[in-house]
Amino acid sequence: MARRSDHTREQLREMALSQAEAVIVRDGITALSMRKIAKAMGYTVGTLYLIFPNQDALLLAVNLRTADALHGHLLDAIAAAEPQHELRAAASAYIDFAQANPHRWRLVFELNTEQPDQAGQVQRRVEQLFALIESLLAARQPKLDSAALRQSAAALWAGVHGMASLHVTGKLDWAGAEQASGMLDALLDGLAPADA
Amino acid sequence: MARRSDHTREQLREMALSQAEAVIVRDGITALSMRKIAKAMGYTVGTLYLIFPNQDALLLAVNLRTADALHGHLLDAIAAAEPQHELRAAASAYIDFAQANPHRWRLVFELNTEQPDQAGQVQRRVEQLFALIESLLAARQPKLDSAALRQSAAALWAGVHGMASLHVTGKLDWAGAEQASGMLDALLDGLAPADA
DNA sequence: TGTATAAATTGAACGTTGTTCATTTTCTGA
DNA sequence: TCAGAAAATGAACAACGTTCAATTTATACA
Repeated sequence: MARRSDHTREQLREMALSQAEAVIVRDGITALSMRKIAKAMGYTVGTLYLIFPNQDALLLAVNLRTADALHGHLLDAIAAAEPQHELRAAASAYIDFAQANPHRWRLVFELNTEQPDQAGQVQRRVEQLFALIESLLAARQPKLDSAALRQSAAALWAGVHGMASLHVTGKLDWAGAEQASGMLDALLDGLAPADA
Repeated sequence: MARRSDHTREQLREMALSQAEAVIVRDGITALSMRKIAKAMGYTVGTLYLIFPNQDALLLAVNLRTADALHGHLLDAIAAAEPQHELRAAASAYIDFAQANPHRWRLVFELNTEQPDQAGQVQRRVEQLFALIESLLAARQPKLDSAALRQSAAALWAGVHGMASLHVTGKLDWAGAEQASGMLDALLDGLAPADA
């Protein structure tokens, strides 16, 4: 074995992350192991530790990619929406993403780690998401001062996130799209009425 | 060793659960192990498996107690509040509980298990929480029909839960009680105005 | 009181996990 | 060609959840 230049470090990293994602998507985090990832890459465990200092760092890297994908999903949805429906589109996209990628999405919010540097990167992306919601709300409600805006945006985001979270963990079911839609309407009508 | 009647099965169960809770409260779920629980009880691993079929069932039992404690905490808060502030008191108590018991609270919503019977019991308690919110909202907004009520209650609960969840996982910080209070106000004013 | 039977408890054993690192294999450049 | 560096391996370790034959203790009957 041991072909020194079969893959660059960057390629190994990419392979590790995508194989980890594949396992997580298919069977969830509990089914993931360092050995399984290495095997799927065609390498041995030891090699994984040349790329990532530990499993935590690997999962954090997976989370960075998930957070970026979520962010991109929101941007796409916003771009495709008419101006007056941007906020609604973003909220809907957030829930869609969670529903479509439950295991990866949960990992972003449920992984608790002790490595401040990498965790900070995830944190920064989450803050970007929040800033995005806040800017959409600001555009819709120019009268609000910045403190009120932050509070409304936080309440709004918490609501959307809570729906996604409760649904994905099986704590709040809804039957059919129109029920989810109704919940979102209630939230958005209450917190971001169209004309304010 | 092996004193047959040192403790009844029920006592053993109680000891196991409270020791498990103690570990979870102190160091989180990742620090918990069956051997550690057994040691804290003054018994051996094997004994734990006479009481619980597996770790999952034990954690589910811990979650049942946590859910009951949360429910009780809400009832207390509601009982202590004036009628027009009951909903607000319940929401605040929900967040308080999560903040005061982060590890136990997270376990309730993050544990994913494969044993439908016990999981159903947790589910039932979560539904009780939801019904409680819904009844408070119904009292405040008698005009709403039942479909609109369900949607508003779901949006409201999702919002409160989302605040608690994001805060406890370090994704949404707030400095000082008045900021949390402002977020809650935004949510409640929007979804459950006092006079409707 | 003595003893057989049942109940309670143990702890060694198994497979799997994350992690480490001495050893081996492969490449490179002089 | 071959010595040194780089890359990759896989055995080893401690800890995990789980099982279950073996041991210890209590009970019931003579």
